[in-house]
Amino acid sequence: MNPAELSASLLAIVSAMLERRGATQTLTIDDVALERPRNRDHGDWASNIAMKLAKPLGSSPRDIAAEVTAELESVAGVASVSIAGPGFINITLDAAAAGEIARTILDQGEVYGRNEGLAGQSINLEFVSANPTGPLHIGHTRWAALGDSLARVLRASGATIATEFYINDAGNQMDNFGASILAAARGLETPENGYPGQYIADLASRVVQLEPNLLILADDEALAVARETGYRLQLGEIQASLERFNVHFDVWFSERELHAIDQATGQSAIDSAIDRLRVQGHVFDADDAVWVKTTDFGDDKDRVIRRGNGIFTYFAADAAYYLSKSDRGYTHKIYLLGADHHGYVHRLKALAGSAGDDPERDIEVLIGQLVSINGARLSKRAGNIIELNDLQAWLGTDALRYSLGRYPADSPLTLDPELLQKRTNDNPVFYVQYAHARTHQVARNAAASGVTREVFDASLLTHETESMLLGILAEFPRVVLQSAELREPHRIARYSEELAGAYHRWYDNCRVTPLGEETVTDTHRTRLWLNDATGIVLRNALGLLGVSAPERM
RNA sequence: GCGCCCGUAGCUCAGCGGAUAGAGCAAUUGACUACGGAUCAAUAGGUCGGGGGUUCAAAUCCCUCCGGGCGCACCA
Repeated sequence: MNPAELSASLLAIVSAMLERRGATQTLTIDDVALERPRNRDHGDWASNIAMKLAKPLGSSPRDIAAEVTAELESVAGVASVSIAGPGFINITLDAAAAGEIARTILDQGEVYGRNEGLAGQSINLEFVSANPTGPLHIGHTRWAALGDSLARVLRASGATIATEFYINDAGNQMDNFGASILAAARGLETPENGYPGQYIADLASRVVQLEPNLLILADDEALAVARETGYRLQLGEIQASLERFNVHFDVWFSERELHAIDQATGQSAIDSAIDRLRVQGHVFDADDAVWVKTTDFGDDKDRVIRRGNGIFTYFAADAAYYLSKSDRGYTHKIYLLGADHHGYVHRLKALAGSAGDDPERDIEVLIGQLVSINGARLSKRAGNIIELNDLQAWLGTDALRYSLGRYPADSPLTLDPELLQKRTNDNPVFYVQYAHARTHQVARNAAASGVTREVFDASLLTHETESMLLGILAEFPRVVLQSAELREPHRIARYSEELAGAYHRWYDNCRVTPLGEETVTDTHRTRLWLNDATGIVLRNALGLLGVSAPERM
């Protein structure tokens, strides 16, 4: 008996009651979703359906609850039902029914937690998308951790998903980047609007090594070589950093593709994007420029897409890029952006609308708050920019991914770099990983003591800490789906901490291996199932966060 | 000025309109000749920024004020 099955039983009972009372409304499984009561004395699962139906049915919540309770009590696996407070229906399962989840988990293994809640959706998830003109810093790192975990959670919920990194490799900043490298190679000062920093000097020497001619080429040619070679090297650095961080992108999309002229049509993707928006009736000409009427979709002013001098704005590439995603078959386009880009939300939504898509359904822009260091915002001037590579060296991938992944994106995050460098155990990731390692230690000890899994009798799992642990294990698939639906992968981290805590408390109270001369009983054997099931769920949860699950620490 | 996000324990932060608001860290006190003490048990710590409103029920939804972050380009 898992919560989904119990919900289904409850739904049938409540629906029948509605029919008896002649009510016209119908309920879905979501209306009867069960929650785990905060207080253990309230049972294993609780429903607030009686209170929700009180008004439409015109009777008191407790009366409705009583009617439902009478039938719930006869459901197989339900030990007792009680009504509490304003009308909560509290359900306690018998131990055997509750314990079945351990068998289910061992049967399903690494698949346990996956669900089909988002089946049929084809999602493009874009995140990080840093300029290839410098290393990734802590801000990018947060989106990398969250975006990658979100992708895993969406995939686990049945969605087809592609993660995508948009490379801003067109435009002025690439020339500034190239000029900075060239100046460094020539031993000159950083040019105006150039990029400062040691990494430019490092890139310059690598470029010179690869292209020894650089220093004798004419300016134009040298600039191109510095820019292109530097670009290739820097992008390689970014890709390597992300791979080390366990973050994978399915598509690396170059902005240059959008500017490239198709030989057959004589048009670029941007040209045809503007044409397509124009056909939809959202493009107009004014003051020598070409505009998109984004105010039709909630923007506070219309946006220029092509300047009077014929040069496209950045917005034009955005338009072509959005259409590219649609053309490639993605029904949902999710953008994960930093708060410093939230001004783009309206115009991105307007693009979807202008293209004939539904701005509410087809495009989602998730805005993440910026990371601050000891309360100060990050800036080059303040000298407190921290690179992904440094963070990784201090903390390691697991601790870094976990500490960035356990907070919701819209929560402002303050980090203390001194604390990060200490690598202390106050990071909850160690608590969770230790719980996982402990499940394996227990399994090793069990094997050594002759405790096997040849018997599973769930009715023996009667200790208070066992029913608590079973309840949490049973919730995992729903937590995964909820994380996917709400786009909140941090829920997986919070869940794994709760599970680890319940496991540690169980471990303290219930032995898997017998003491001394005691004989092995079915209780020991059955507990080994529970132990192993917990290990599987911890590993699956950590996997969704891109964090390893060590068997020893 | 306008817009978006945030304000919860000393600190960092959880908390899909539900029961007595939680966790970790920090503090105090206990538990190893018992599967690994990277653990567990217990104590202490709160006007959920202030004020209105909706609701059987508000930290959660609405309005307003105060505080903080970030944006308001024919830049990328």
